[in-house]
Amino acid sequence: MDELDRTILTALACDARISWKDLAAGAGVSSPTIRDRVKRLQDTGVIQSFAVELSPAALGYALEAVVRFRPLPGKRHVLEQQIQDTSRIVQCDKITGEDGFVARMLLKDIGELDPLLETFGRTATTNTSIVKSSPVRMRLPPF
Amino acid sequence: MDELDRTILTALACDARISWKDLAAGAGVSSPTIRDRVKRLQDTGVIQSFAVELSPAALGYALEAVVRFRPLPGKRHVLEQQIQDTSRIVQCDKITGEDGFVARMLLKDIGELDPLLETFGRTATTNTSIVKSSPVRMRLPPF
DNA sequence: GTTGAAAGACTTTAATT
DNA sequence: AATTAAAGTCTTTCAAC
Repeated sequence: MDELDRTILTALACDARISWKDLAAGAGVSSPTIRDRVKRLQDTGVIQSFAVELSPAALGYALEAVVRFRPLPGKRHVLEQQIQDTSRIVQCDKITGEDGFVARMLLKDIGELDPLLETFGRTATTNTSIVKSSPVRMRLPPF
Repeated sequence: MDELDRTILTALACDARISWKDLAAGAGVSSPTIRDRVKRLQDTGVIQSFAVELSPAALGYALEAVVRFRPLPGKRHVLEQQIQDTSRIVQCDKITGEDGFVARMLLKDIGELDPLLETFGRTATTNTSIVKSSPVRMRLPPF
């Protein structure tokens, strides 16, 4: 990880589909160099993937909720599976503490909340917060 | 949003740098069609960006924490600003309920936790959980 | 809205420093 | 590890359906 790698990652963070040629021009090196560096960043695992970011709102998900799940006795594994099988849950971490899982859930409207939570009624108790805004809407690790 | 759009988004979700030509071959249409559809998905806001996903671990961040922040009286705005200014916080939502913010924080090691939290000592009380695993490590909204 | 074909642009390879 | 140049491949434009 040198200055050139950081320049490359910065450019890719803005537009992951930028051409090697444009990236090369911006960084002041040749395109084969860019290509080699990117390949190396992928091989070393720094770059995990080139992803597309979709807008939940544009797809009709007007609301996001943060839900903490506390598994009922003996239901820890079942809960984890059910969370993975719930496509409206787009992110979930297993965490230390009383609550076993914290998840991000997408909703078309507030009327969807209760039915969705009730599907977890036999596996967990839940604590739900509605997302009012996202002061930091996903950024890259410092590099 | 028809079947072709969904095919395109699915392919881009796997590899956002796939060529229009390969995408076209997979979808059974021509490359200009793919190009037009992607442009339209961007113009309508469904595609927010083409992003690169980095591995926190590969960059030396061995730990992730989920931190809930409860602002001290009158410190709500200051807290929000401080959160945005903290580069180790890579995601943060302002939520309903007693805790005003929930954030994801990157740490090189556990020794970094206390010093980092103490920088918030005058603006908020905090409740921290360590991420043990990520059953759902970020996926796209259903489409 | 989609296609095919041609011109132009980009990527990749391989030889070189 | 980086560069140049050439061959190969992809993208874009545009006339046509």
